[in-house]
Amino acid sequence: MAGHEIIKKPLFTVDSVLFTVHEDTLKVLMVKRAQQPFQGAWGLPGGFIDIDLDQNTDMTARRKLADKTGFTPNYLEQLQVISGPDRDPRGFSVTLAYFALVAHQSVASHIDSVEMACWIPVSKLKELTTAFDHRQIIELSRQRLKQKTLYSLLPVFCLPQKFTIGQLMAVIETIIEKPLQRKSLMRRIEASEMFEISNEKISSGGRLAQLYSLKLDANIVNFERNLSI
Amino acid sequence: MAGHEIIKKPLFTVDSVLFTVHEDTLKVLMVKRAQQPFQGAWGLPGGFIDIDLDQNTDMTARRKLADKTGFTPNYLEQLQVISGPDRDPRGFSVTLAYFALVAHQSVASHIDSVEMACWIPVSKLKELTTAFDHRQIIELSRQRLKQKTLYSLLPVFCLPQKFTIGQLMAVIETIIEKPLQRKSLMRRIEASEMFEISNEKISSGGRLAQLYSLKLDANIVNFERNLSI
DNA sequence: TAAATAGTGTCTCTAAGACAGTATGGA
DNA sequence: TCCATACTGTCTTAGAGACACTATTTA
Repeated sequence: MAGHEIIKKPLFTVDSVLFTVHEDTLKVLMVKRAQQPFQGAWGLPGGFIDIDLDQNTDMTARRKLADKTGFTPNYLEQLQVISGPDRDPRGFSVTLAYFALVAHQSVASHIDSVEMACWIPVSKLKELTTAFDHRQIIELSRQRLKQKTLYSLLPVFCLPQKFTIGQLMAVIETIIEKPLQRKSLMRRIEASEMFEISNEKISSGGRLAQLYSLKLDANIVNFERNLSI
Repeated sequence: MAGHEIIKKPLFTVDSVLFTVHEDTLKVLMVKRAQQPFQGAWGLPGGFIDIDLDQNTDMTARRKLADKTGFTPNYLEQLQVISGPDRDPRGFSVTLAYFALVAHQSVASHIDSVEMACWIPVSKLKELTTAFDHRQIIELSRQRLKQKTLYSLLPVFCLPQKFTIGQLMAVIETIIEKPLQRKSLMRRIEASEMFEISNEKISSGGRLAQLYSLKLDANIVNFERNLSI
């Protein structure tokens, strides 16, 4: 109020929780920390905003993810800001966490060559040494992904450009940890008008499966009802 | 990556969009700016985090709101971070916007004595000179409030501790800009188990109306379906 | 007793769940 | 021909919308 006090500035970082689903397992991209603090522990990919390179924080998140994976995610949204005096030993810190999705195959090849970035199954996280409060941030993010999956088709962003209903169903079931009626999914796909029926079908052990793809101009649709818990 | 470059830090602020409903109108708390930039324009209450006073950004939002209104809001949640090089003439800035609700009567008396804080009807905003991108932030916030009102009973936080179904119905109708069936609201109130039936009733021009209040331990319930748009 | 607001009973409507039945590929 | 997976038809179910009906207060 009084005008020109000096106010100490907190550290501000941008971190991303990048999910994918592979082999019926929800995985998150983690990076082995090369520096202090938490050197050697696993942490979320992220870093400081660079006001010469980034037009906004979304760009920071994308840039840092591209550094680690060579790709930009299929989907990116803000999760939330976490802040406090004790979460970073260097002092009061403010982290903007993002939540992102990508198809496993998009980054798999590139990632294997980068020793320090790794897909970790979410269920294995508790066995690892993780940096800061990143485990809680991932848990928050997982809840958000689950919730959104109940009223949208967000999990398509974990699949390649062309995909089958069966693949989408499997990814959704992995995320919500419940079985899903194929019929319910097909009704939503039709009602959303977000997808195109490709002229190809692929083999999958039985009758050929229709391939679908996101329309170019598609916006993600939110349904009026949740899938039942 | 390389280690110790000097990175210019962006300005980081916390602003709040505090809503209330009064006389069937959605209003937002605005403050006349005493200093540059945008001196004399209307802006959102907010300011810099003070790491000696605030345990986290929620506290910053509450503290700044208390400065203006003398009260802490009934409900507060993060909206989102907005950032960019051009939104503040002083340079690259990052703002964490909060979204908050309060009963009009809680702050009305105090506010009238503070010349510089004022409830502005959301519909009148375009006639005012507003600071930064605060008009867009308010619009975003309004959309979030509307959306949440479709699947929760959040608008109770715009009412006094004891309230009637009719009052809640009126507030909801103001927010969603649609009529609502009293029956639908009563079903939700019952199903949520969030409320207690008071032993008082109040007069309202006809039959006495039952007073309800939030249970002490009540968590806000999210319903499986939206009210219909 | 009329007007006004509170509250109930009950039918319709919509979209999800369940599940049996059909279709079509590969071994 | 059998099995596996893809897809469809259709009944059930849960909860919102509509709206007429009853209840209780003040003027």
